[in-house]
Amino acid sequence: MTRRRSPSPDLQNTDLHDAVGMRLARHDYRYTNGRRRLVDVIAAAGQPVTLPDILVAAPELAPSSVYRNLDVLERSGVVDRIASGGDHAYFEFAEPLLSHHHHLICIDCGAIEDVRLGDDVEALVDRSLAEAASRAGFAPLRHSLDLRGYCSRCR
Amino acid sequence: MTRRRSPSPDLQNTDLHDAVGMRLARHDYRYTNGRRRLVDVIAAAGQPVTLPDILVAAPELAPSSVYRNLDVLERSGVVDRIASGGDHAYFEFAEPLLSHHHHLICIDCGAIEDVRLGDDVEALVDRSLAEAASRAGFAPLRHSLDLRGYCSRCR
DNA sequence: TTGTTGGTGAGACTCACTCTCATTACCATC
DNA sequence: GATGGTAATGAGAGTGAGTCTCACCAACAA
Repeated sequence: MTRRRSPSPDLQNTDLHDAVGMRLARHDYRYTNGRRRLVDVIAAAGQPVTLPDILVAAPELAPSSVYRNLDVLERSGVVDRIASGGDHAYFEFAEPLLSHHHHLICIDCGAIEDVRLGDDVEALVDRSLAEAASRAGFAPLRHSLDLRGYCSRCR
Repeated sequence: MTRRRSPSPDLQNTDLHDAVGMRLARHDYRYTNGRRRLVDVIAAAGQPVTLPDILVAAPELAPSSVYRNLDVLERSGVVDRIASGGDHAYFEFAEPLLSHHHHLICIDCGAIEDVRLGDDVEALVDRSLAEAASRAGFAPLRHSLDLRGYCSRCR
């Protein structure tokens, strides 16, 4: 399944760039051409991407700059890093730019696909995790719920 | 909180070794002294451990053998690898040897703590993930639910 | 004893990622 | 437009977690 998805259900590309620019500015980072290109690549992919994915889509970008800019975007809350356990980390837009969702992770090929669950499930999960966290003296920020198994190509 | 936990609520150490030995035998692996020592270290830790943790607890083990044997234990279903996103992977006993649970992951120091949720939450999560997976043609194996935030020491 | 098979451990190797540093782009002030 | 300060860039070196290789060892069967 290679269906494309816009980076957010209700953000046009100019709005996306505006939102990214504001987040960067809030952290005193500039929104340079290289960073704009990076955001375009992630948006066009429509799914979590690795560094090689990015370099294939935009060979003109220098790997060291992409690593550095992914770090900048992550610090600014634009992008989330997903540790899949495979060779490369995956990157996708962070929560406010992309609606809350979870991942189907293929343990064979490492592919990651997004899924969304019902509000009732999310609420129940949040409530019971909050209880468990408070018992452990843990200050919760966000939960991540992954389903590991075999994707349609590898099953 | 450094409370110790037995590797399973109802497994004594001899039972643990029996169970591990059976799983290894099922995959035609031997249960050697080095592997037994490794299982002892993971059991004694009572929480997910990294390779450096293991080498501190058992300096007589060769790093390359520990890596190899962790791989063998993972293939045999004795141990699960947790990709925390930090420098090192974490290892703990796999599901049948350790009851189903989830993780509180500190985004500051990387510490991982186990938590257990109610059966009703687990059932609801499983059901809605199964629905989402079947829509995507994905064959589910297991879900993992992590809560990221700050542990009691780092908050 | 001998052959076979699997395990061990030291160290070389791989490669994802980070760091360094000289250069360049941007922006504000003069 | 010139000047100076600061951030960003890109090429390449460096780092280090994890893997691979290979000579040797241990257990077992014939």
